[in-house]
Amino acid sequence: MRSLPSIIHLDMDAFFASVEQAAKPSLRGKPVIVGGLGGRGVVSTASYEARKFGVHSAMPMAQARRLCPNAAFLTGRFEAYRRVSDLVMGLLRELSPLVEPLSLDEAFVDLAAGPYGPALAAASDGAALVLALAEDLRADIERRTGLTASVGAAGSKLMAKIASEQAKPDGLVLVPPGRERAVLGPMSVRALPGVGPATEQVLRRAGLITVADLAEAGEAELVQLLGRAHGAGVLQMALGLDDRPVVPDRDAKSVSVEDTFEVDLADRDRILHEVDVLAARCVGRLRAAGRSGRTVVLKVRRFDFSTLTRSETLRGPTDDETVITDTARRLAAQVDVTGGVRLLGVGVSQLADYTQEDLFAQAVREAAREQAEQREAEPEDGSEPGGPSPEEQPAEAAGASGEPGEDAEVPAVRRWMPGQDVTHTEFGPGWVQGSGVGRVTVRFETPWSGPGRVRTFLVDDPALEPARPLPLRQE
DNA sequence: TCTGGGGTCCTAGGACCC
DNA sequence: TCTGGGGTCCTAGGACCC
Repeated sequence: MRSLPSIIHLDMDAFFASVEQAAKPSLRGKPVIVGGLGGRGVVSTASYEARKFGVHSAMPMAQARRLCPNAAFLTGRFEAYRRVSDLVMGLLRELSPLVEPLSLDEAFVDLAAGPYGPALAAASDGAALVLALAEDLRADIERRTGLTASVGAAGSKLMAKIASEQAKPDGLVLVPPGRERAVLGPMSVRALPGVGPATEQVLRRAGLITVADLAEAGEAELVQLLGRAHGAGVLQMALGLDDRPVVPDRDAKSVSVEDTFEVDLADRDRILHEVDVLAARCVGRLRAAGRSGRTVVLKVRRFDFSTLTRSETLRGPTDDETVITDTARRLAAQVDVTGGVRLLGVGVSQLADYTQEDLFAQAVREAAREQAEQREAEPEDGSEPGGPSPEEQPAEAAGASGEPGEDAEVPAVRRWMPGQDVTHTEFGPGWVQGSGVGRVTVRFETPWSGPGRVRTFLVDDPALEPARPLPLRQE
């Protein structure tokens, strides 16, 4: 906690939906819902126009369609969101090297550590300077992206985050240091980060409804109700106490991929095949990040939504596809899948920092070489061979077995997803509005055009191609 | 046509070790 | 021949966040 409100929390308003409205002029001012479009999809982000109908994040898409049938339902375009995010994070880094992103659309910034730090320390009215910087930032973001952001400023991360929530949408709220408990007191316990539905219920049963109730409860009571770490943490927050620093560049601790299937999987071979596919994707992401991992985790969600995980820790970290795939398959073989599986996931944790050379595979080779040397050089006694013994290894780590026979080249029917970027040789850039019965409907417009016209094509029209997202502002 | 995907942190029990 | 104690690692599950 500090005496100056020099920590800010920035949160883009309805981020994914707002990017879509900025990119697609015909959707501005209209309800837009971004998320999974399949039968089992959920809402990722709803525009404020859609929220008026009761649509919100994490709601099943089917329910959103019932509540707001006239909305535009779009698949996520993460490349576009990442671009905008990079631009916004770049603006934040002009204010301080201490920028801690929490997601594509959220970050903390420690202004005291940046170029305005000295002016802030010297100012007679520091809060006024923070407000001015934050308003400039919001204006910059709007000018460069066309999107609005909300900002909270305070003397701690906790209060900055709570302030930005209060500022939404398109606002700025500053909590003066010293006012923390007064601001928090009347709020629901749910306002505190880390207090979700389960914790709220536990607290409610104990008669604790507001943050002020928590502040008056003893640490003993909260620890009793919530456990050591959580109980103590919740009390500190309720008292407005928080001195966590803003930490940039946090390394990921795990990498995982998962898929929910349109129809539950019942066939063992099919399940193992999907595990292979997921493991390959997981390894791809692991390698792209220049990491390797030691613990392989398989996740299974069954037909009844019960979820279980099985994990195995290897003797050393690896990024070898064969090792990770075989481990995931072994784990999959242990789980009961009668009744069907709706989701499978493969993840890797206990990450290490190397990339090209697989130290694990290397260790296997070294152990083999040492043993060979020992056999040659008449050993004095039969003790410790230094490295892990080969028969203990989960799999042959070195040498790719080479994927045999990928599916033959069947000219697949192209899948056009609503929201997807496309370009047409004659009509130029546009986006897929919908498709069905062999046709695809495209609206031809760009972020800097007016609302565009709609045209319909055959799904396999060679003049139509998928495209990269366009920037929101013309260079 | 209920309930995504990618993460983080915490807890608790058993194994193992000194 | 009543069952120690503490630390660390592994595994599984759960709450929570965006």
